[in-house]
Order: sequence, then structure tokens, then C-alpha cells
Amino acid sequence: MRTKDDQKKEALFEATIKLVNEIGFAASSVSKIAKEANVSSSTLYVFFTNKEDLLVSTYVEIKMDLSRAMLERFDDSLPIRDILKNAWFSMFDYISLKPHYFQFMEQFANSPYSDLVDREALEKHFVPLIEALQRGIDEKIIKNVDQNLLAAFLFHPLTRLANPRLCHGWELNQADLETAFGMAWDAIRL
Amino acid sequence: MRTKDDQKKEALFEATIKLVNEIGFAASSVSKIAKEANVSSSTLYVFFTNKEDLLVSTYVEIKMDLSRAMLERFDDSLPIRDILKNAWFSMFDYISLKPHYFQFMEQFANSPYSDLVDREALEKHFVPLIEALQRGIDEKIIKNVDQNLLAAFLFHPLTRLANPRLCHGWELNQADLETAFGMAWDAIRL
Amino acid sequence: MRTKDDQKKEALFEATIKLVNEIGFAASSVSKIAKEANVSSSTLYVFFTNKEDLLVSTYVEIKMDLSRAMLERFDDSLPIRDILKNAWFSMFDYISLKPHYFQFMEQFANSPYSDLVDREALEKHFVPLIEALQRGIDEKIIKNVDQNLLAAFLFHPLTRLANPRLCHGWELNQADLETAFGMAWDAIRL
Amino acid sequence: MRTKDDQKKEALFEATIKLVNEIGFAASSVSKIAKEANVSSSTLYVFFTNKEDLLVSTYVEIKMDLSRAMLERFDDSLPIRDILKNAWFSMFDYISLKPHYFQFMEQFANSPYSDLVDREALEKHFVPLIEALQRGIDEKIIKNVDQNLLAAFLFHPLTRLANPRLCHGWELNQADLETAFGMAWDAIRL
DNA sequence: GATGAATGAGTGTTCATTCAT
DNA sequence: CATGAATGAACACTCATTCAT
Repeated sequence: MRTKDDQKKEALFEATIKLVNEIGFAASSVSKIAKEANVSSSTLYVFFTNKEDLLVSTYVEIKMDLSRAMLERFDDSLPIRDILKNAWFSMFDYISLKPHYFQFMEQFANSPYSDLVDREALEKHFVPLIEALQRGIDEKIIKNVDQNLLAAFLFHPLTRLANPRLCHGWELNQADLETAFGMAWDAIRL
Repeated sequence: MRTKDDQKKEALFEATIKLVNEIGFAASSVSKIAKEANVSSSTLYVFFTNKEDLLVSTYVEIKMDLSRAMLERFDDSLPIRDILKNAWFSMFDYISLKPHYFQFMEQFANSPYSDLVDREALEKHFVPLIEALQRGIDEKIIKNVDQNLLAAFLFHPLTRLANPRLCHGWELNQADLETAFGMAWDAIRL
Repeated sequence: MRTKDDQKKEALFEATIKLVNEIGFAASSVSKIAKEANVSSSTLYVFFTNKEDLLVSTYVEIKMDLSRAMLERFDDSLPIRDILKNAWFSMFDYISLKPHYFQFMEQFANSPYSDLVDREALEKHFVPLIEALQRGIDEKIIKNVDQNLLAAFLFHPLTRLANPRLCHGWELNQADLETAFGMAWDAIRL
Repeated sequence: MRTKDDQKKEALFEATIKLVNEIGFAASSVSKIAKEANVSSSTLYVFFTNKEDLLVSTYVEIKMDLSRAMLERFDDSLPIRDILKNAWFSMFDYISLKPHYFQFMEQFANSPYSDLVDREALEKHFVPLIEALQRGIDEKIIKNVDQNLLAAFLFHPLTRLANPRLCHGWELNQADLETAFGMAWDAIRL
């Protein structure tokens, strides 16, 4: 028998991300995605059980890629602020480097497809950050509020600022970046 | 008085919002929307030139509804903080009252359909808020940074906190609300 | 609005019968049937909810056509033997006149599709014959056995003799016909 | 001794019969059949040149199995009636024992696939019965009519009575069986 | 000999839209 | 104004079959 070609799976991920960004979920048909990936549409079904599986797998792939990037420079011995700043800048770098990955993620998360994801499994990949925030609370450095509130002010503004769909005609540069993190920190620090 | 036609148009808006939230853009076909609105799918074309027009019109309708709600209690004579707080709480009230409107908005804004909207025209409806922020900057109450940055920390966290798709299993209550606005204010104030 | 075209439904019935006879259920695709009927395959779905519905409806249509034919000359005042002979010859005439209708019926009845038919509703159309047989039993003219046994010897041999698929290279002619009915009568009479 | 290959071929026959009975020719795909037989679908092509070949071979296999069963107790020295009765009851036993084999046969024989079978070759396996009938004619015991007529009244009613698809909710038992053969004999005897 | 990978052609069905009334 | 009828194009997906190992 032939051996499975991992390049094809990768090409399908890329094609999915590209097309969904350009024309949306509705218009991104299986055949268009397959054509973009230079693969027969029936071959797609060798790698994914159906369209839904392809989309969800693509999302999970990206999300785990992001968690890897954000935790690469993670160093528990640093002060809380520096830990968060490192993660924050890593996230920005990731978005800058792979803006289409990020945009797909945002579109997916706001669609009904997101209900199909095993969220708990994904969240585990971000545990070190959650623990750092908790340590900040315990050490009276960070406001004693729900993790959702902290995340909403620490990371969510960044997703908006980096999203060309939401901040049209304006781009976050390195100078703004320092300011922006300062604002995020002001929001959550005691 | 509402004419028969307006009722049908209204029903189509409602059906669109409901279906897109439940099953997404991809699966929300014209015929399903028409059936949900108890209208023939041919009749839909009396009110909208095509499916795209229906979706964009629905979005614009909601966005203007939101701007009306946020500016209802607007009072230029109040201190900046109170002006923003009023708008902030009005927005929260709107989302709480019409969560499906809000969810449609988020899904739409993150999709390629959003490129079809005349953004400048829409932004005009939020001018008083933008001016208030600028006044805050001039009066050295608010950080002198780009409006996009201010919006990202003032309003964007709220959209996340109120979005059940993003904050699953957690709901913003009135007590958290005060805290949340405090964090938003800490982020943008000097 | 346009008015529904009954000719199209009729054409679809004919096309279904023709194709299923020629190439079987497996190869008779919706698109082939539609093309044979000179109708768009989407139009087919205006008349039938799906392929299954088309096939079952075609079967029911034929079966009722057959019952009409068999009971046309039905006359309760005749002797039992003549009543049955009339029905028998009517059935033969029907098969001779519309052999492809009959062949479709046989193929359908032997396929799993037949499970989808409301058999009780169909059987009602043959009640007069069943009653005649019962009268024959009561009058001690016909063997006192189950209706299924009577039908199996009275009508089933005819379906075989008239089926070119089962009796290849041999055809039932008018002379044989008299003989054949005689054999059927011998089987069931006391 | 049965080799490994023969087991696979046998498994493919069984899987074909099972699936075709349950879901029909149309839905019985090569891959489903292969999966049911616990064999790769490519392996199927080692034993059969294509799907058609598989189906026809399965039919021929069954038909020859049936002929073997019907002639097992064949004894030329018995009276005609006993010869036929033995064959008749053997056929009933076969159907009772392997109802799914029989049902496949009926479905196949009524489909266009049956055109692909070498009928003459198959008929040879039933020659003793045909000769017995002819002897009956010569000895003025059986009606002097075409063999097709005799077969239609002797064996065909049995196929109907034993077919659950045609005689739903009614089953032929041993008591009916004697009656039934009596009717068959009445039909063909002089 | 046996099989998983791969695919072009085809499946049944729904789509957005137009047409006739 | 409103709608059921009608359809070409596209949909997600499966097919029978071949290929490389």
C-alpha cells in the first residue's frame, strides 16, 4: 500500500484557513478547499471524516500552535508583570506573523461551529498563564476578580487591536504596543 | 402605524438573526429564512435585492439599534467618567435584553460579509462618544492615545464578557459589572 | 405564480419505470431519470420529496392501476369461476399491454423498498376478489385454505409466466392461457 | 481443507447476501460489502473482477447450492408424484434453512443483473427434474403442457409462499405444506 | 497475496434566483 | 403585492476502481 502523505493534510489546513478568511465559511466549499490545496476533494475525506471535522481540526491546530507560541518564553521565576508581558508580546508576535491564522480563529470562535470544540481539552494548554494570574491575586498584585474578567481586559483588547477586520485602516505598531500593554496592566493590577 | 410590508420585513430580520445564530451563515439558506418568517422565499426578493443585501441590512439595522440604545441617556453636561459609564451600562443592558442581536453582530463583524458594510456611515452614529473621549484627552483625564486603543479597552472587553460563545458557563452579573467598568476605566484614565 | 404541470409528474413516472426496468434500481439515478423525463433534476423534487418517495409512489400508482384493470369487468352475479377467470384474464391483458409496468412492480416487490409501502391501504383495492374467494370457500367450491395459499396458486403462476425475465425465450399465448387458467382453477377448486 | 483464500471468498459471498437483503443492490457498495466481510475492498478485486462479477457469482453459487439440495434425495425409481414431492419439500427445507439466500435469489432474478447469467449452464443442474416431469407427461400422469407452465404451478407458488417480502405476517408451516403440495399436484396432474 | 492511499466520476439533494400568474 | 413552480449550478459526500508498497 501507499504511505500517507502528511503534506496533503498540511496543505488542506492552509487552504481552509486561506479560503475561510477570504470568502467565509458559507462560501468555502469542500471542493474549493480541495482545489486550493491541490488535492482531490475525495482525498480530503481520507484525512477528515467530513467538512465539520476539517474546520474544527483546523481551529484546534491553530489554537494549540498559539498556546505553544505564547508559552515558549514562559519563565516562572520572573515577576508576574514580566510573565504576562512576555505572553502578551508573544501573542502579538504570533498574530503579526500569522495574521490569517488568527483571523480564522476569531471567525471560527464567533460561529456556531465553536460549539463542537472540546474546550476543556484546549484550555489545559493555557494553564500556566491562569496559574500565574492566580499567583498575582494571592500576592495582592492583581485585582481579586474572576479569571474571565482578567482575560477580557488582558488579552481580548489585543485580539481587537490586531484584527484588521475590526480595526480597519489602523495598525498596531511597536510603540503603541508598549502603551497598550500598559493599559492592560492598569486594568488588572491592584 | 406599521404597514403590512414593514411587518414582513421585520419578520425577515428576526428570522435571519435567529437562524444565523442557531446554524450559522453557511446553513442559513434563503428558503429556510423565508419559512421561519412565514413568507414565500420569492417575497423576500421584494424587500431585498439578494441574500447578501438581507444579511448586510440586518447587520446595519442592529448596529443602529445599538447606537440608539447607547446614546439614549447621553448627557454632555456630566463628567466624562459618568458619560462613559452610562454608555457602558446601556450597552450591557442592550446585550442582556437582545443577546441574539448582539451575537449576530459579532458573528457578522468577524466574517468577510463585514467588508460590504459602509463603515463610515455607521461610525457617524457613535460620534458623541468619540467626542467625549477626545474631551477627556484634552482635559488630561484620559490617556492621550489613539481612539482605537481606547475603544479596545473600554468597550471590547464588554463584548467578550457578554458573549456566551466566548465566556461559556460564566455570566456577567450586576456586581461584576461595577468591577468591570472600574477595570475599563483604570485602563484608559490617566 | 405558475400552475403545476401534471404532465411532468406523469413523465417522471414513465421515466422511472423505463429506466428501472432497463438498468435496475442501483443504476437508476435521479439525474438519469430526470433527463429521461426531460425535466430538471431539481424539478423532480417539486413533485417528490426524495428518490425513495418517487420509487414508492411509482409502485403504488402501478398497483392501483392494476387493481382498476382487474376489477373493471368484475360482476358479482357471475359464478365464482367466471369472476376469477375475468380477473385472471384482465390481469393477463394488463401485463400484456403494459409489460414494463408489470416488470417494475415485480422488481420493486422483491427489493427492500417494498418495506416502505403501506400495504394495508393497497390491499383494500383488491377486497372484492378476496371476498369472492371467501364466498367460493363458503359454497364449498374452493378449497378451505388460507387466502395466501389461494393467491399463490391462482395469481402468482401468472406473474411468472408473464415475466420475460423469468420465462426467457417463451411467451404465453392465448391458447396456453386457457390451459393455464385451467391449471390455476384445478389447484384451488375442491 | 479450506484455504485462507476460500474463507475470504466465502465471507464476501455472505456479506453480499446479507447487505443486499438488508439495504438492496443500490445501497450495497463494494466498500460496505468488504467491510462487512472484514476484508479490504482492494482485496475483493483479487477474487472478483468487479462488482458485477461479485453479484453474479453470488447468485450462481446460491442457485447451484439450491439444485444440490433439491436433488439430494432424488430417486428415479419412485413414482413421479413422490419424486416431485421430495424435490418440493427439499426446496422448502432449503428456503427455511437459508431464507436470506433465497431472498437474494429472488431479488437478483427480478433485476436486470439476471441478464448477465449463463442460464443454460445453470439449467443443466435441474435436468433430472425436467426429465421426471417429461416422463410424467409420457405416462399420462401429468398434463401435456409446456415445461414453463408446469414449473410455474409446481414451484413458483412455493417461492411466493416462502418469501416473507411477499407473504408478510404469514408463515408457511408443516401442516400447510402438505396442503400446498396437494394444490400444486392438482394443478399439474391430469 | 493483501491492503491503505488516492481519485475522477458520480450520487442525492439543496441552493439562490427567476418566472408566470 | 405576493407566491408556487421551475431550474442550472453547486453542495457535501460516496462510488467503483487503481496504484504503490
